[in-house]
Amino acid sequence: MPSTTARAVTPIPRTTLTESAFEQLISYVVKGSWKPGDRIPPERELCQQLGIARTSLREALKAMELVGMLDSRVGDGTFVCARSEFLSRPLLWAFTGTDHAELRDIMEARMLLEQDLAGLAAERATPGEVDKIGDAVRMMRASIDSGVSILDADMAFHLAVAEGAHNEVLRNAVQLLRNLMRQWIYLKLLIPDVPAQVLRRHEAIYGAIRRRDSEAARKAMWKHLNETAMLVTQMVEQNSGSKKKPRRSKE
Amino acid sequence: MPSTTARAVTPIPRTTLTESAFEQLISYVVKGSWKPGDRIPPERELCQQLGIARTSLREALKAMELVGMLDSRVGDGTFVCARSEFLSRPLLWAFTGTDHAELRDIMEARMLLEQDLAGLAAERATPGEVDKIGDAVRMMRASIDSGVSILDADMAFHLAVAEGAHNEVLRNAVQLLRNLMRQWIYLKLLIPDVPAQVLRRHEAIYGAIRRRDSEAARKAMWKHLNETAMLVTQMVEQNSGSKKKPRRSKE
DNA sequence: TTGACATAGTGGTCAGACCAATATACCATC
DNA sequence: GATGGTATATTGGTCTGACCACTATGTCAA
Repeated sequence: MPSTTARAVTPIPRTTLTESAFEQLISYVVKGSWKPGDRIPPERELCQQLGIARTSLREALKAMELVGMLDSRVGDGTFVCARSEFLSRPLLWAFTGTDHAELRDIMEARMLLEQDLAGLAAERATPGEVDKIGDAVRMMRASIDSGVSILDADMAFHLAVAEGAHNEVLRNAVQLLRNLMRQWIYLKLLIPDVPAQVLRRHEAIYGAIRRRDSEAARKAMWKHLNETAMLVTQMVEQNSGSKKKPRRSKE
Repeated sequence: MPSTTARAVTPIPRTTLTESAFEQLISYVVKGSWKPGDRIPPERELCQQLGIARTSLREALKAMELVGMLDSRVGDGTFVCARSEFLSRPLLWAFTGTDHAELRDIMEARMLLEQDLAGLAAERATPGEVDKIGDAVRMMRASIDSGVSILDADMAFHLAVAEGAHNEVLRNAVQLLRNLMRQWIYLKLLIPDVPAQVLRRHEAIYGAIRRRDSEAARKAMWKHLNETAMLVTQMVEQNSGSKKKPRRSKE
């Protein structure tokens, strides 16, 4: 695009009806108008409400379904999924298994974001929210004692910390990153001794948050997720038998 | 679902043509048959190859487009995106799906992310990348001296820092956040004396990165963006004349 | 060289028809 | 009351064909 000598001009944005519908429908989900478990209006009704053809609407709905936000059932309707389902479809995290640099970037991004969230939670969480973090810790202890998977308790803990940070944008972002890593998190928690270690890390994070010690919360969360990253890296390498590639400094 | 007394039965999996097509097309991308920049076959041809109706294919293609894997251009064709784009769209949902406290959350998220990026750039940027950051600082000095907008130089600086951090996920995320704030950044830079101040802040960040002082880079970036957040908050309040709302502690 | 015009190709949108699956209601039989 | 069968309405799934909107490319005239 040649530069003009006068005033710079900006391209006119193009969009499609499908994309507009997609964005509008997503905002219903993310903003909470449509809650997990809700049944959204039938296609024939929704396309009239939106003033577009049913085909265009289906394109948007199908996209939302394929990324895990919606679940459509013939004869019944279309339902909103839990947030933990978004982006957690096996197909989508096929990427994280094939490009190790990408997986590392995701893990690192998650470490940085969750560290920030832990620090903010220590500063901002209400007493009720701190209790909720504690509940998740106790839930994990109970899960370990009764021999069931700690996956749900793990999710609940991280979510409660993110809630306590009072930043919707970061909370949503880190949730998506977690969802992308869902397979790896699941596999990690199957390793003997890992659940007990995870519990200890969560206890340390919870303790720092309760004491309102932001820096300690950050450090504890970083330590926890760094261990996760190392375990996942090992799993990935065992999976692919590939050589360890230098990560930093492109030169 | 009542349990049977005999042998447990498993549900018969249901699928749709759209989902099958989605899976097959994604595997072309994942496995590298379709590389970034490649133009995939036209819809009318591809639907024949797959043996499905064009509408069903479009649903799959649209989904891939909306998660950032494909880019379709009317009259031209549909192209495979760079890998680094794949997470951009989903992150955008996280960033834009929130309501009234949105701008503040976005600004804070940006501060936290860019702080992290500055710290990482100090550790990881190649000499060439450090030079590029310096170029952006010199570009801004030249823009101020010749009285033109520093918008481009501002963008170039932040982008160069993000590049030096070597984390694609965070780089994408911060680009998206900057885009969301584009209007406010533009208005901020119109305020007298702000460009000179921005230049000083950029110089401090650049200096810290050049010295490889990660902590100083973080602090300098935080200071810079905190000032931005305050200016933008003032602008927002002047715009709306609204009362300042308590931000923290939901109780 | 530039501008105008025509054409072909590609994605975007729509409408309508029909199919497949499910939920629900009702009835008969044991 | 429980089970099975049938009918109906509803919902999502698929297909077809038509047409529109935009872009790339080629040709021709000034």
